[in-house]
Amino acid sequence: MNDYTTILREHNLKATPQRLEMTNALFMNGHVTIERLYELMLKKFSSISLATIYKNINLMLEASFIEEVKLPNAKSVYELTKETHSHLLCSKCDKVQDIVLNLTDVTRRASNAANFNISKTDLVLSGLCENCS
Amino acid sequence: MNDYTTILREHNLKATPQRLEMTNALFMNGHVTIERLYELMLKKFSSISLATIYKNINLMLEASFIEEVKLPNAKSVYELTKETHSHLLCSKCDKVQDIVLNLTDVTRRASNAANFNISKTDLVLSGLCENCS
DNA sequence: CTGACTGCAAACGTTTTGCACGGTA
DNA sequence: TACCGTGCAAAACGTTTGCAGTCAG
Repeated sequence: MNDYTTILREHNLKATPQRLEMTNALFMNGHVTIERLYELMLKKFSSISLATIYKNINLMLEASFIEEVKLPNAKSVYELTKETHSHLLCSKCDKVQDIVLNLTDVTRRASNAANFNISKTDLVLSGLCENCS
Repeated sequence: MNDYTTILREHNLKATPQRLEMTNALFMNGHVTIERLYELMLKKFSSISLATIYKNINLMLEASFIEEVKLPNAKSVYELTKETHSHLLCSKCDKVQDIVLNLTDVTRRASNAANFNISKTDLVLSGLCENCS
């Protein structure tokens, strides 16, 4: 019984082999589209259904076990929930990477300017990554 | 021949009544989903087709005449292109508002930390708006 | 007058649903 | 053993396409 088994159960999700492999695929690959996740899953479960993938993605989202990242001009990717962070998207190679940025100054300014009570920030910075520029 | 007629033509788009009304609806309503835009358009063009809406949205996006805003836990909204800005999303009433924020400090930090050449930022701040909090 | 645009219907890709079977706890 | 999860097939949904008729320039 590894870590993810426990975490899944804590979210009232049974630790099936399919779910453990989904979790593993997300852990190993970082940011994946549904399509890519399906391909990865097929390597281990040759008859897994897309419906199973979708059902589990939705359950894991509800449980806040994973998160969806909406990207400009690209399909959404999914990642395991971790420390709050922003994303860098390379517009050439499409790679997504995490970056921890302190946004307190920005949110404070926004909060003051608009009288808004901010609880969450979604930031995607697009451009060219180290390899592509 | 009003402003939008000229702007549409500058983007090689004919200024049809449908397009002028779409533009007007975006101008008057700020941030609208496809669904809402269709409803708004139906008031003026009772037999307009969703296909026309989609075709024009896509052409206007290509022409950078409008922009898509991807929101967390909500459908995308569309807006007329204007000065670079961020968005505030109220998680209670779902209203979206624009806010001009200086993000040079954040992008500089990200740029340095990850060796990334940043050309575009997409920021959505979620929380409670003035009325809802 | 001509090419671009519209509206309709059909096609398409993605996501969801219902159900019978199988597996976790 | 009881219930939850899986896989399959079908349905639902949002978006795109092809086409014939119409309109803007």
